[in-house]
Amino acid sequence: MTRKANIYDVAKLAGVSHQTVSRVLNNHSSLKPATRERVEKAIAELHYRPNQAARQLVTSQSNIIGILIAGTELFGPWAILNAMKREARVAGYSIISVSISSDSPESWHEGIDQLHKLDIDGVICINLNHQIIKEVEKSLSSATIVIVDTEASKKFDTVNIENLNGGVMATEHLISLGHKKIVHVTGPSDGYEGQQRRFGYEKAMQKAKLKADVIEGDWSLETGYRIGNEIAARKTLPTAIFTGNDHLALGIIKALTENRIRVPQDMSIVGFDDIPEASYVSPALTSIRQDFDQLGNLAIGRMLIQLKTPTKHKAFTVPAELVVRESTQKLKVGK
Amino acid sequence: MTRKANIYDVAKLAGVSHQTVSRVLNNHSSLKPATRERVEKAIAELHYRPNQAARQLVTSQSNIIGILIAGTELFGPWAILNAMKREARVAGYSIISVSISSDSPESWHEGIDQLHKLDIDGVICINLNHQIIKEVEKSLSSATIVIVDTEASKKFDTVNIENLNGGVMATEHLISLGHKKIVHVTGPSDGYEGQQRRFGYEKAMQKAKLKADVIEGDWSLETGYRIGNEIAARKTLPTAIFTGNDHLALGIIKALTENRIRVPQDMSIVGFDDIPEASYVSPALTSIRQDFDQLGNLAIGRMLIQLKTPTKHKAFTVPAELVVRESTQKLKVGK
DNA sequence: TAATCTCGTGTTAGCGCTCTCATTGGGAGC
DNA sequence: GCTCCCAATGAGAGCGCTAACACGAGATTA
Repeated sequence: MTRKANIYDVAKLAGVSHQTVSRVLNNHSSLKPATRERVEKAIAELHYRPNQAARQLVTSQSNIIGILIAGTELFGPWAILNAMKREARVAGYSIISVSISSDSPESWHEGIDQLHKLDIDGVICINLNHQIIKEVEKSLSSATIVIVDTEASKKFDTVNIENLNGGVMATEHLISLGHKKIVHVTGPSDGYEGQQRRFGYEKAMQKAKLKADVIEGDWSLETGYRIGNEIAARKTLPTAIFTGNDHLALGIIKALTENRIRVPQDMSIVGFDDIPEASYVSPALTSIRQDFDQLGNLAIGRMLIQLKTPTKHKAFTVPAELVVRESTQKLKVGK
Repeated sequence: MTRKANIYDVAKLAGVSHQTVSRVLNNHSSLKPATRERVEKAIAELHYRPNQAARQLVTSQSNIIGILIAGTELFGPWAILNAMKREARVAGYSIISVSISSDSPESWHEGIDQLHKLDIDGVICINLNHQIIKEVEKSLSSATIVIVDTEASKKFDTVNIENLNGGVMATEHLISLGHKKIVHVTGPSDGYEGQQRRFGYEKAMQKAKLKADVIEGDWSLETGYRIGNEIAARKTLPTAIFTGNDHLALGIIKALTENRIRVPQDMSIVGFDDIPEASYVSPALTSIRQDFDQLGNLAIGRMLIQLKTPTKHKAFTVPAELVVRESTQKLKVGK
């Protein structure tokens, strides 16, 4: 294992000063093309790679973007994360993602501390509540902050899926099929996304002069299953359900099926997220698709812009889309 | 935003030399308790945090473990990743994961380059082929390497799920239910895991003196669906299918159902992975469960050990487990 | 033609830390 | 009481890089 080449080795081989090499690395403007070429050749020959730590020490810039995220066990956050990684890499940034649990302040501190140590340039907060964001703001004061999946704020750039509108779309889809007794099963009550979807549902119901019927849930399959059984046990059944995410829908369908309530014949169901499995389960799930790629790209894009030249903070949204499959159908007359 | 405190500020406040502060930070042994206390008080007062970059520059130790992984879009790798992050954090290491695509050498280089820049202490290679690992070995020569989901090697520590045995278990389960015409749909042919599962299948079939019947696939739902249709079109149907992963199984079930072939009445199906959705689809999927947490912990554990005191390389395995649900049943006599 | 300005490059000084070596002031050993 | 040693601390160098300034040579201006 030979010693790694440094900037002086390159300089010597190319017959220039180390500073000229540095200029090549940071592609400075005033450089003779011939010199640049010579240096580049030397770099290639020595397999030289600039030492990030040294660079960081002098520029106090780490080229690392931290991501603080609640609940990576879920499809949504995880899809966003992947998109962000791709996008950041193109711009020469690395991503460190730290998942924390919203209900353990200790885990926040740990996560924030980890990012602090790495001297990250920016943090993207995904799906965090205000309290945590405040903490981030305080502890990572020198980092640029971008917020995803949280209420818009004047202090940061925010990027969101059209959660509310998605809720409206899902609900109106069911209404347009003739359903009147429509239940909504929410995500966790302390989350922004779930709240917005719920508001969307309520807005659409109100507009159609229908009575809202909300059951509080979370994002899990298990809870969906449990609630599905609860619904099946009702004296008068609803004819349609709109769930906060696809996992809830899957759990509910399972429970309903076990109770001999057929989907979609007896009950129409709309999910949210459009997970990859959605079109392969039986019945294939009608759902609201979120463009996680676009969301991730947008968030990283804003981060890069703010990192380069801080500008006025804005709120961005990414549209949602209704994907109709087999789990919803027209309400049979007489019901 | 005031200047961050450095080691000299602390030293001055505590009335000692910077070197003594450094000793406190690295809790050196020969230090008067009184001095240590004084320094610690100064650290607290100034909110001092050692600068990671400076440290790294001099020690050439980053406390970062890189993870190179093919295909994070899949449940398995992603679950492993999460487990690793948790485990590494406890030991004070950060994780940077880079996903690459096995069939694009350019993406390997990019990924490796990114890790190189960060001066990672170790790399964990998940689900990579030999060619890529060779490349990693060459380019990241100063990093400790641990291999996951790949053939055992004398040069590195390796950690694997019992893929072969899982394949045997799945197949024997079907055989024990009376099935004789059992098809195996594989994962991608260039992947180690898929190969092992296939070998397991072949081994079990051979032992039972049954004829192997293998269809090559990949890990995707779409491919499962396509192959499901192909199987449905056969003149004589098999009575059972063992698939390389759960997504394939889901796709196949969808196709079979559309062709009026009922699961499990007409066809028993066993998957592999036991994704969270497995017990919530209809019919609930019989599958081979992998303990991804254990796998991740083990890999990180080995990495930490090798990082601390390089020892002889060993191969480790994590057991797989058959989880029987609804998608398999006894072969009806007369078939 | 002298004064000024550019371009392309070299020189020097740190960034904040740890390493190595030097230094001091007692206590043990004789 | 003297050497010797060791525990406890300090001083200085240097990790690899970039920023700021310096400098010479040719081009441009007055």
